Amino acid sequence: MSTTSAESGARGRTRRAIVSAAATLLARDRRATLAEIAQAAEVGRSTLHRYFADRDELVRAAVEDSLALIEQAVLDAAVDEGPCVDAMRRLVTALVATGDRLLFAFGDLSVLEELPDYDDRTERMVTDLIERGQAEGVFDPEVSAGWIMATVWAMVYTGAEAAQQGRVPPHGVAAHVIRTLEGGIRRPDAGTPATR
Amino acid sequence: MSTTSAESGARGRTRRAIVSAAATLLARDRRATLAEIAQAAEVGRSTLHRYFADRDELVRAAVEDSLALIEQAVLDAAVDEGPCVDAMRRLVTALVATGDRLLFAFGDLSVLEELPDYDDRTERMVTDLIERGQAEGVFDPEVSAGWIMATVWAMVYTGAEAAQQGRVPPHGVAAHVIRTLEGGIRRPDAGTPATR
DNA sequence: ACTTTTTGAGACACTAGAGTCCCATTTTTA
DNA sequence: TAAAAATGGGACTCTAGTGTCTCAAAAAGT
Repeated sequence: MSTTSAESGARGRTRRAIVSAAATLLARDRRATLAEIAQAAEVGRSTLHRYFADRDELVRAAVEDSLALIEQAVLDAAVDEGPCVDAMRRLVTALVATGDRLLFAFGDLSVLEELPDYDDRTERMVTDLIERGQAEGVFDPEVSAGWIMATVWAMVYTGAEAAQQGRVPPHGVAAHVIRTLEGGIRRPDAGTPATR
Repeated sequence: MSTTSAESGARGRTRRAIVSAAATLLARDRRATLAEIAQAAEVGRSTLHRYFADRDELVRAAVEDSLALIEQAVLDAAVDEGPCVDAMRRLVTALVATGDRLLFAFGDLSVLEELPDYDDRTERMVTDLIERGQAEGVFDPEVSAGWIMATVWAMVYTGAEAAQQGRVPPHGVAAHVIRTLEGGIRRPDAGTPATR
């Protein structure tokens, strides 16, 4: 054992493969079998059990991992820097890019709620951004920041879903989400291309 | 037997109670047990089995019933009449009011996809409304009608969810959804109260 | 009041999926 | 190359949930 016991090359790799496969499969069908997950991870079912004692433990690990990825995406977006609108655009782009993981993490809230030590740093950052934007007058101040956040998640989720199902060209997704999120579906000011 | 065999008073009532309980429970947790559903419906488990041979049959019935309610809501909104914007507002209001059922029917798309004879009259009506609005220039014409529809469902779903969890006062929900759906989260034109 | 229908409760058999072991290989590491 | 670690496969057991059946009581209909 050269490195720390937690992430030693071999173990770490298999573990990640399992968690990743779990997130991907469970995102599509949360009733996916452990056998299916093991197969998708190209690992024996017994190996899977060696890493995760029971289903709950695996699911929890997959959720935590996905949340970590999402948090990282939010961090990368540096939402506390620059104009709020630009920050929000970076945020959306980063989130949509997490694809599978986002669909999984928010596909079944019940799993998330059972997470005792769910650290909502992510929500905190997003909330801060929204409130900053409201204070600056660029985001609707007549609704709560919570509602706007719910809207953002919903739109991002919708975009990721549409992308996964190929209903929208993968590149255009973020642009679509941003456009609709910012301006809604109305277009009373016809003739004025907004985003372009 | 005085009336048709399908809806005779007693049978019809129990059946509806079961389907309704199923939709409500499954909306909250789609892994709800048949025993739990029976209990919620205040019915013996054997009685439940008497009406629905197996779980699939019950789920299918619950989905179909929910879809029917939703379709009725859309019909009531008469989306093909009057100004598109007003029609859309009626639509959103009607959908949000279906609450549980909407959360259930769209909470797990996989169930819906397994429905062989899913008649998408509902989607048709909504699509028509959107396309009419786009033609008239009141709805964003630069994105597909499909995308707008996805947005509408997402926002309505989010609103229903927020209402169920009590994060938004029940009456205000529809207004919130409409406001954000129409105008997005941006508010560059500060000082101009849009909806009021 | 009498007949028919519907019901609830319990006993049972069955199954898919979960979780546990063991052991012969392969892979890694020293 | 030898020792140690990791793996895959298979054989099990166990359980929750499902589905079936029977029977006596309650409800509804006549």
